[in-house]
Amino acid sequence: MGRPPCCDKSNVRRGLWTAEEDKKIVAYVSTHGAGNWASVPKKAGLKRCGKSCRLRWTNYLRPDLKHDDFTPGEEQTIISLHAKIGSRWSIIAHQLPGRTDNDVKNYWNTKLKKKLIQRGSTLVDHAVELLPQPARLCSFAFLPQPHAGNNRRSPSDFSWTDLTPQGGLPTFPFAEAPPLRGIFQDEGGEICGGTPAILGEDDGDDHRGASSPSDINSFVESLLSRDDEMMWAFPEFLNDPFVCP
DNA sequence: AACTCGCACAACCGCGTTTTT
DNA sequence: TAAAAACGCGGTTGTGCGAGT
Repeated sequence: MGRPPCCDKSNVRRGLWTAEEDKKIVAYVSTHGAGNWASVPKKAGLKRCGKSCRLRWTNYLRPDLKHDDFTPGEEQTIISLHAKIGSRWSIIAHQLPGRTDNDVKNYWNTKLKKKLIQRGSTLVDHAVELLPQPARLCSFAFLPQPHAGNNRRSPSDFSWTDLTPQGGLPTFPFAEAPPLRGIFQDEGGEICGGTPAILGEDDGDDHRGASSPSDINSFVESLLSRDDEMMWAFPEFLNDPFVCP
C-alpha cells in the first residue's frame, strides 16, 4: 500500500494560478506567515492542494525573489557549483539570493546546458561522474578488505562504521580522506573554488560575479566539514560494482 | 492568416527526510 | 518509540507564447 495522496485530487484546481488566487496566498501569508501549508487552502479559501500553495509561494510569490534574468556572476556560480556537487539545486540556490531551486534548475536545463555544450565543455553532464573516479580508486583503500567468510562487496553490505579506519564510530570527516581533499583542495591545501580547471576552460577572465571566490570557497569548505552530506552528495562513491584496492 | 514547432518556465509528482503527536 | 503528518527536493510534464513556414 502506497502513500495516501496529500489531498483530494478530484476536488482541487490544477494548472496555472490566477491573479486572484495569488492575492489570496499573499494575503494569507502576510497575516499568518508561511507554514502549515496543509491548512492554507481551507483558511485562504482556495481550491488548491496545500503542497501546490507552498510551491506557488516559495517559487513565485515570495517578496524576496528576483524575477529578472540571471547575471553572468550568478551563471558562473551555478556552473561552478554544479561541477562540484551536481544537481543539488536547492544548495546551489542558497548561494544565489532571490533565486529558487526551480529557477536554477530551469535555467540550467534550458540555457546553461546548451551554452556549455556550445562552448565545448565536456563536463556539462559529467562533472560529478568524473569526480568520484580518482576518489573511488583510493578512497576504498581504507575499507575493510573482503576475505574468506567476509566477502561483502555491495555498498549496502557495509555500515558507516566500516568506513572508518578502526571500524569504530565515524570520528573523522569523510572529506578528510585524502581523495576528497585531493579533489577540492590543491597541493597547498587551498580549496579549489569553481576553477577554470574544473570547468574545462581557462580563458583568463574572471567570470565570477555574484559570489566571490571566497564565498564559493567557504561554501565548499562548509560542505567538506559535513561528512554525512558529502556521502549523499557523492553516492557514486558507494556504487556497485566497486573494486577493492 | 493559420498552423507547427521549439523554447522557457510554471506546476506537478513521487519519494525521502524531518517534525510532531 | 512508532506512526502520521508535514515539509522539501529533484525529475518530469504541461502550458503559453513567439518565431518560422
